[in-house]
Amino acid sequence: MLGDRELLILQTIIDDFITTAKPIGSRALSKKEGINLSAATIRNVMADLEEMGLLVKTHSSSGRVPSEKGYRYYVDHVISPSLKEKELHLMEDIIQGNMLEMEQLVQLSAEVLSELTNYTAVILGPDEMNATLKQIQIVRLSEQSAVAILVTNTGHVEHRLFTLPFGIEITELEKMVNILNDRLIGIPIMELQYRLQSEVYTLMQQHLQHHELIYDHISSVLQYENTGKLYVGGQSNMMRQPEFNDIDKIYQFYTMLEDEEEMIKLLKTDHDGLNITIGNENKVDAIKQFSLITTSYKMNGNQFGTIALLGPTRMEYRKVITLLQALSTEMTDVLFRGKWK
Amino acid sequence: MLGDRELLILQTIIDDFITTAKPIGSRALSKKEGINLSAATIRNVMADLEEMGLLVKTHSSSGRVPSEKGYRYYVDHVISPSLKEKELHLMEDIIQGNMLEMEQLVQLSAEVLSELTNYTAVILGPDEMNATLKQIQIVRLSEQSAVAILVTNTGHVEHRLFTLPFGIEITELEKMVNILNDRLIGIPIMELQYRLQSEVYTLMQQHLQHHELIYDHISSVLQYENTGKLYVGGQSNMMRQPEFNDIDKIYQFYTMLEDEEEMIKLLKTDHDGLNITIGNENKVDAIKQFSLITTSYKMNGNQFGTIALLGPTRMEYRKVITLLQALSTEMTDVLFRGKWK
DNA sequence: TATTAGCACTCGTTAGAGAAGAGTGCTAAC
DNA sequence: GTTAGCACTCTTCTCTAACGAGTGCTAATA
Repeated sequence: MLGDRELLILQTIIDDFITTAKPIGSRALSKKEGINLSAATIRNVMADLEEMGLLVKTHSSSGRVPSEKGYRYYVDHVISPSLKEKELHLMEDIIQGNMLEMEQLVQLSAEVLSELTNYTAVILGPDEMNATLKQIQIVRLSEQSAVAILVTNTGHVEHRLFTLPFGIEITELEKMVNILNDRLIGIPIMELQYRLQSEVYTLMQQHLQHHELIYDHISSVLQYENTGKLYVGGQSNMMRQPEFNDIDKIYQFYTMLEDEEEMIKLLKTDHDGLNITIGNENKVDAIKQFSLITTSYKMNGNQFGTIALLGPTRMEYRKVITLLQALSTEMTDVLFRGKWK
Repeated sequence: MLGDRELLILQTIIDDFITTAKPIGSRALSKKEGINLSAATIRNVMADLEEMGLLVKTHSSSGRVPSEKGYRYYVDHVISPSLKEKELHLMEDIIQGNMLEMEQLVQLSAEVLSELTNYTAVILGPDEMNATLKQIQIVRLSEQSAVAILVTNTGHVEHRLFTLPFGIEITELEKMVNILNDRLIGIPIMELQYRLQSEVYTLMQQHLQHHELIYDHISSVLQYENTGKLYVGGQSNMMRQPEFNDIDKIYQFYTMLEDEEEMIKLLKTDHDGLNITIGNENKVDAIKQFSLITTSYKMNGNQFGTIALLGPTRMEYRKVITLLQALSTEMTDVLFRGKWK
């Protein structure tokens, strides 16, 4: 455990580094408000902190910079959430102020979050793993084309275009929709295809003329991607960070963001609450230079979505944590209690 | 008009610069295949071309670099589409090979295009200005919430969540849907709201108990954003271009891409065919350092979408033009003829 | 005993000076 | 009309020196 003085020095160094991104030396530190120690004393303390692995030097005679372990200590022991009333209210107003579709809400949230923090926000839409089918409908567009529409109990709508077998009758389409609705409503989305195969197929055989032609189409319509969708806000913010003044780093960052699958894997979670990973604590190579802060929001039906913020390890943890927590409850509020009950 | 020799020199310089991004001098040029002139002669020709404004020097004793006017001349008079069979077939296979939703098709196209060119592809989805309503449906989710689904004649599906007035009956909802379908099918999407107000409202008053409560909700459901959606592929490609080795330039580029409205304005077009704007020919400041090549695709119902490719002025025009034209017909083919008839 | 002042030393950054190299324009010869 | 030769220009690279911010250590101080 650190003493008061060591804590003060550590905190001051990190706070300073978070805003300036430059190493700070003992002399500069001694002049800071709230610190009434000479440079030499500070040097001793700094040496101690370095020995503990909380600070590092960029070279043998440079000022100190927080290590990842330092940030970890800072996050775990030093900071107490600072409620910046203004920003919180701003966010609340924006999120609550609009009557929004889930998708728009999530996109908007990502933008607001990145705007307020100057980092990059990534939000993973809720996966619909546990959603069940509410209704299936088919709208015929022309002689040979129709669009199938699935609605889940969560209000999610999925639609898919498909071609119709030549010469199929309207009545037959209707029959099929009836069969599907009769048998599939209430079934979890994930199981639809299986159910179609095991239960509905024989029914179709009995009642439909063109069943073999239709079956494949319907089957592909019911294929459901179970992954949530990604919403990104403020990608370009990362370029304003001095540690990413290097094209290669930026390039890596963007190619990582472009790899949706990888990102989804990274963000997917089923546990509540805030989570912070700093630099190399991350298991995925691509973000070992970043800090990732995630939290989740919940919708009715127990589906989780993830809100994440990506920034340099030198992050304004204090502010970011408050904002993320607030956004999490905010979103859960709107999605869960708001219009869903 | 340029003479044969001048044309050859210009073409060679531009071709070289397109691949290397470095100025080329007379001596290096004289050694190139197909050029049997001494360095001195080439210098004379180069001086002439510079006087005409087709070439520029980066400094007084540097090699020459094509000017924007030079590219313009090159595009207009020099290049003839080169059919790279391999790439074209590859693209064809990918686009035609999958049975896709319009949205997926467009996203995939953007990715393929950027992949094949190493530039950034931007595709503007068709605006649904002229689409008409095919069907409207309401699916009740719970006591107080429902989702409204609009299907257009083009197969586009729009859905919106809304809250239900307290205590409303199923039968009443059904009645309303019937009224809406009866009165609004076939009406252009853009007019829906107006029609609702002018025609349907009185009907609702006559037949529905809760009409005043429902009206507002329905009205907001029918609010339709008429702008197409943006699909971007290969954003990070731009960073691989040597002229964008500067964080500031990259930053500008990305903030521009993030500004959807501006991009849509930039890309929106209602005219057929290929269009090339080079550097400062562009009216929008943000892309004065780029070349923009656009073409359009068509869907049934005469809606246009735009396919665009953003790259440095030093662009592989030849290849890019062929690919874009091919993709344009490809997409029109799939969307128009394929399953839509 | 804890703190501080002093000092030698380290290392990154910056500026300047050459040297090298690629390229040009011009002139004169072919 | 084409080409070889040459002086000149400008960028780029490398090397060096000076500077300064910061450190660790030692000795003096409260």
